[in-house]
Amino acid sequence: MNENETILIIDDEVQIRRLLEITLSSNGYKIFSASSGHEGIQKAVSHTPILIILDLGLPDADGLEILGKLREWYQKSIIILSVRSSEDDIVKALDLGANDYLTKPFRTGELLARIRAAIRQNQGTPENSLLVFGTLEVDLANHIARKNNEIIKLTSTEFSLLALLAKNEGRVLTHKHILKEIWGMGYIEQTQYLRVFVAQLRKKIEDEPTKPKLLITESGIGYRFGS
Amino acid sequence: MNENETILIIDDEVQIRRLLEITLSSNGYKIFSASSGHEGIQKAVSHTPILIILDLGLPDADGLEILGKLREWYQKSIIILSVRSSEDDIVKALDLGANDYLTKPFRTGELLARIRAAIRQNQGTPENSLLVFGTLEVDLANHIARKNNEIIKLTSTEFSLLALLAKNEGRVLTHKHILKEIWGMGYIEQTQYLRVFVAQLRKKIEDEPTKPKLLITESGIGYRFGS
DNA sequence: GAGAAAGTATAAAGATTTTATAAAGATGAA
DNA sequence: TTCATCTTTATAAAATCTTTATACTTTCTC
Repeated sequence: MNENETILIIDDEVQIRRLLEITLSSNGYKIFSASSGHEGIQKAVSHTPILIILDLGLPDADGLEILGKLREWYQKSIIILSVRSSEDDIVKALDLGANDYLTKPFRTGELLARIRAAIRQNQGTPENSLLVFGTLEVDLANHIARKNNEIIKLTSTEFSLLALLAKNEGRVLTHKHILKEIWGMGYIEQTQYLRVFVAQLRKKIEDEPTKPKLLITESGIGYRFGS
Repeated sequence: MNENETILIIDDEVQIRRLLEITLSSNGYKIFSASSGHEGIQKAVSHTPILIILDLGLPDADGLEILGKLREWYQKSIIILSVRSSEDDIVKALDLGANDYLTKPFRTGELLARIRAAIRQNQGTPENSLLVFGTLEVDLANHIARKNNEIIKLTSTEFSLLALLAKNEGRVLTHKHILKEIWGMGYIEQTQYLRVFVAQLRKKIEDEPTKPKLLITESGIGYRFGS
């Protein structure tokens, strides 16, 4: 019934993986699993699951870190499954973009219901880690941008700005919104920053930086990307 | 900061309502509350909250029933807050369309984080903010106007004016009203401004700017948009 | 309906604000 | 230190707003 509903499990405990694989499979989901954070990110990129179940206690990296990296591009539901039950952990995970948080040991029926609820919620969320605009490619998961198939050298701030704009293709983003997202609340008035970075970005991504086709100025408001 | 983020609390226990009202208010949400299921549904209709917190133990009806009725039309997040902690209750509620389920007693910080997570998820739910008038489209959310599917270049004032008129399709807006809305109180007498901007706008949105079909003059009164 | 008065449209010039860009100085990591 | 990046400053260019002038249209009065 749930033929193309792929779920990715990121957990280092074999028993948990087994249990989940069996339970979820028998409920019609297609399962992939990873035993470390980085394997998890790779599999998320390659299989684009409809939902990710993430354990916080991973061997190679902090689970919250992995969550943050996933959320840079992955917009569908992520359910945290963890032994940690402190309020602090829960709040941090939810604020980093987790959709739900369940503590181990968990009740199978509840997990399944929460999975159904989480999947139900992000219907119509098209997501992709690779955004393409003509000859420009923005690879969100790998933090890489290409122009005519060649990697463009971008600083991390430049990439964040490009990613933010690209993710919001066709939408006008105000100066304040961009400044808040990239630099944080304290920089909301630093419009000149933004201008400097926009100019630099245009030099790198536009065919004719003086006549931008991708990164469009909306005078008095902000900037808009593409179409 | 969350000025127009209205939350509805449906719970019959006064203490819980009080606690939630105080906690959520101080976090910047606007709160309405109801002590029975039917009152809750009424208030949900009249205030269209961004999120509903629903208790399952209500005096007049079963909470699950209320949940079902709400879900017939209410598409935003509903968080269940209940003393019932059986797996059966949780599964039923989630499958009836609840987004999250928290058992009493709850931790305030966790509730707040789950509220933030739930609200965050509805952000992708596109509001109906696309106004269409023949070949003209006004996309309020994305701050863009199109004519024959091509983006029209509008200054921010021009867009504000267009948006105001378009939102009030078929209604005559007086000069003073428009001036107050777009430029502010101090400009109420500057009727000539308005004429200049109306002319510019017509050049951009009308097929024949000299014979306007969309932006109609009501001589001596103001302007009217469409039909 | 003619003529006057009031209201409206539009172009264009001038003033102001906003934006683009280079480049110099500051910061911080290797 | 050196290098890459971030931050600040300065200034030219572009876009937008505001004002002015004039022609046109509607409404009102007789």
